[in-house]
Amino acid sequence: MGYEEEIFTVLKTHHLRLTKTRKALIEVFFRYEVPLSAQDISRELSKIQRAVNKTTVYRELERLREIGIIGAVQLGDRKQYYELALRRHHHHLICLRCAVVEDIDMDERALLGQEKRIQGEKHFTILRHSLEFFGLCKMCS
Amino acid sequence: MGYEEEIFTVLKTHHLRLTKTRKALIEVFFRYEVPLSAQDISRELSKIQRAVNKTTVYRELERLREIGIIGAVQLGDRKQYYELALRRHHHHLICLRCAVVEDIDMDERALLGQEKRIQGEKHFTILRHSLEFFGLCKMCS
DNA sequence: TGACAAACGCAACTCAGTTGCGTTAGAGTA
DNA sequence: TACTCTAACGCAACTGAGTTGCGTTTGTCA
Repeated sequence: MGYEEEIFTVLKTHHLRLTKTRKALIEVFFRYEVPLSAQDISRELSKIQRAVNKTTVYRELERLREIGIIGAVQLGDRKQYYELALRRHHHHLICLRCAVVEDIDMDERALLGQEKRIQGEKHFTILRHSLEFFGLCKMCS
Repeated sequence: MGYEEEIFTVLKTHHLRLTKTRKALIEVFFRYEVPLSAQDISRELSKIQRAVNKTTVYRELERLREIGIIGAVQLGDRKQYYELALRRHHHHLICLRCAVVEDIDMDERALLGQEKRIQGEKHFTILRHSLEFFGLCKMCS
């Protein structure tokens, strides 16, 4: 079963309908590998003649986040970004000059060890972490 | 030379005046160890009978950030938070239920090693990173 | 194919932060 | 101490991201 089929199964188990808008919105996430804002989604849907109201975009993003299809990412500006959650856990490089975002994979064994230590010492249950690197990309530095 | 004197020296080298508002605002950061939003600052200044216009708060926070006295922190909501930059580099535990924020120190040697590797592989100059842990605090879990 | 709830659009709103512009007040100089 | 220059400040109006209420449309299942 491919990713798309898997997602449509998840939708069904949450009693979410397979509307054209929802399908098109999820497909936008498959077409782009970088985190997308509500504005990005709106723009892309308009491009393919499937323009939707911004309320719908915000509500849909929140619903898809709730059931775990997409995850929220902060990239240092005032917008909320989202990306497919089923992708391998990764982090981001964000260029402070041109704002380009690149994914990076990391060996997280040391980080997970630290999490374990913190949970014990602080009695804090860590559910997730966010790790972003800010600096200058190849072109801007 | 104590921290406060050091800051006032930094202000002088940037030709920034030592107004009552600026002094009071910086003192708020010294009184609280947690990251503060513009609203937090406004509220605290009002409490001590030094209420200032919100435009002034935003402009002042940006100026202090520019000259490196405070640093910006994202805590997962729509607000921008700031904390004294001269404090030892640290990270945050953020409770997803009650929103309490706690500082944590970490052994970052492994993380710095990864940064070095990324810089080499991706030709990206890393200037800073942000690492936040989200979960449930002692009281909420 | 009818009914019911999910999905949707629209307009008005909230909230954090910004801009333009005129006034006030530190701080160096005479 | 008074003068001057400009940083600092306040106010009102604005922007941009995201939210809410409510009425209408549309999938889905019996």
